[in-house]
Amino acid sequence: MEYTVQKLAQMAGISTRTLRYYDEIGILKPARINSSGYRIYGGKEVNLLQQILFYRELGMNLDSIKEIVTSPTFDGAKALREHRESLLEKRRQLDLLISNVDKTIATKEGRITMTDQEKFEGFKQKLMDDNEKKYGKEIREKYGEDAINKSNNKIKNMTQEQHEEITKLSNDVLETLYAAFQTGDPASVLAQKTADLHRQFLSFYWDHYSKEAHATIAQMYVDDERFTAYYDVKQPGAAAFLRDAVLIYTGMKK
Amino acid sequence: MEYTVQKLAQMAGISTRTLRYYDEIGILKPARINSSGYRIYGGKEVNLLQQILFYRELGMNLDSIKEIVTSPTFDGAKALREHRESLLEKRRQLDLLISNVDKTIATKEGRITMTDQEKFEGFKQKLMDDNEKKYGKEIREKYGEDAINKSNNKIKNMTQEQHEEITKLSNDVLETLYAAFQTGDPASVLAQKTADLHRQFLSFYWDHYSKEAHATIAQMYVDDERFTAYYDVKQPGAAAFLRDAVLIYTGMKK
DNA sequence: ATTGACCTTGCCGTTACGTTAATGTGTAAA
DNA sequence: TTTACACATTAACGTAACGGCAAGGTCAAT
Repeated sequence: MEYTVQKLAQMAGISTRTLRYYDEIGILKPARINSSGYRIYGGKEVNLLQQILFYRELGMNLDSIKEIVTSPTFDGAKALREHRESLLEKRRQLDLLISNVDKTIATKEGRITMTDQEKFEGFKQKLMDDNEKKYGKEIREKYGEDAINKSNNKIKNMTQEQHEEITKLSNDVLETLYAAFQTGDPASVLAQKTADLHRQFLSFYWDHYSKEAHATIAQMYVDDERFTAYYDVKQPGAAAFLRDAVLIYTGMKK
Repeated sequence: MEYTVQKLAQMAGISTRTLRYYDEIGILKPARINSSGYRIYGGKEVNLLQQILFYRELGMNLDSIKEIVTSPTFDGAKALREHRESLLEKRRQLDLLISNVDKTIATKEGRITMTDQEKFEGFKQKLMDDNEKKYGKEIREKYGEDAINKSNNKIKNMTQEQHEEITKLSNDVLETLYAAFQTGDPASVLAQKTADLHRQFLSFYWDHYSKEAHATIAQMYVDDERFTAYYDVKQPGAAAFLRDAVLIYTGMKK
């Protein structure tokens, strides 16, 4: 397949100016120039452009990208795996930011307080991540297993605390569910309280809460006999009632 | 609390130049200027800077940010909620990119083939998202519920498919677990296969898999009697065996 | 032959700062 | 009190990665 600037630009979702610029700085040269001076790109260039855009999306500057893709020892597969890692790291960074936003919203609602320091945690984490990338190996070689153990202990401790909260929450869900079931109305305040407790419960297992997923799980409680059994154990029909409450809670039904 | 440029910059993880620039373009003016001409920032400015950095992190240009934060009708809480939404969207975009990378790696390994078009899916989605943001409301007003219903059906269908896969997976986990249990060795190939199936199972519930979380859940299977009961129903000790297999699988134990 | 959608090479403009220079300020130690 | 040094200021030029012209050549169809 051969492409002119416009064809390739359109396909890649970039401007023709960008392609000319990439030619200019020598990061992506056309396969050939035709008799009228037009740039003609081939399949090889398509792949290279894809690589370039990958790295660009990462926020990598074109100079660095150039080094990578023009390197004689360029290992495409390895670069991709590294790229993938970076993307995952970027997502972790995003997650941190999101949790920071959540925290800030909670602060606005007066539920918690944040120090001036804490207000920038999400952003500073990024810097720390960069440091980790640069010096991580050195640090690990210096301090050995110490840091790793510390981190593991932290996870252990969190798990301990979380486990207690989870146990308490799951009991609360059941208790509230049975009480709400008596009202017979999944839109009742108590039923909605149940749905909210259930959301909190799920939030321990999910990295990210979404209404759709919540509604899906609630439906699954009715479809999957294992879950139905758990909620219906004391009160037949409780699972379906919880589903209805959650569907209303998530706005999937009214 | 009062801060000089350096203090604030350090706390926020930005340069003093940035703070002066933000003063210059009128996006963040210090609370006051002291007798020596030094910029002095207060708590109000700290909050504003936090907002600004939030939006900046989003890739929003400073002009737009300025409009938002200096608007007389500026609703901080609303802005934050919108910001949260944008972050979630950005994460979805990231996920698309990651799946694109995965696909490309698979292509390199010769497992699947991608057309030139497909190679840019991840990037073009971004453009479509931008269009959606710009024209989404208009489209929805024009085409009404149609699009929404389509989307909902998609979710429903996915749920249907997913449910079948989840059911199959959870059965596979149990079967493989009991077979592996006979070997008595949580490091055995079969036990590791079980752990991998379990990972796949969890991946349906989690947006993002992490080894730590996987190990934590496995430990919980032993700590929480409800889960223990589920795995031990046919084979006492199976939950503990699964935990050990997962701990090895995740590299938390050897 | 003309139209209109392509293509080309300049070249200046923009954003969000980095960097450097030249200079003043606050305070702790000699 | 002087010295040192980290801190502050404005001014101005540099940069990355293009966007957006202008001025002109090319190609296919009418």
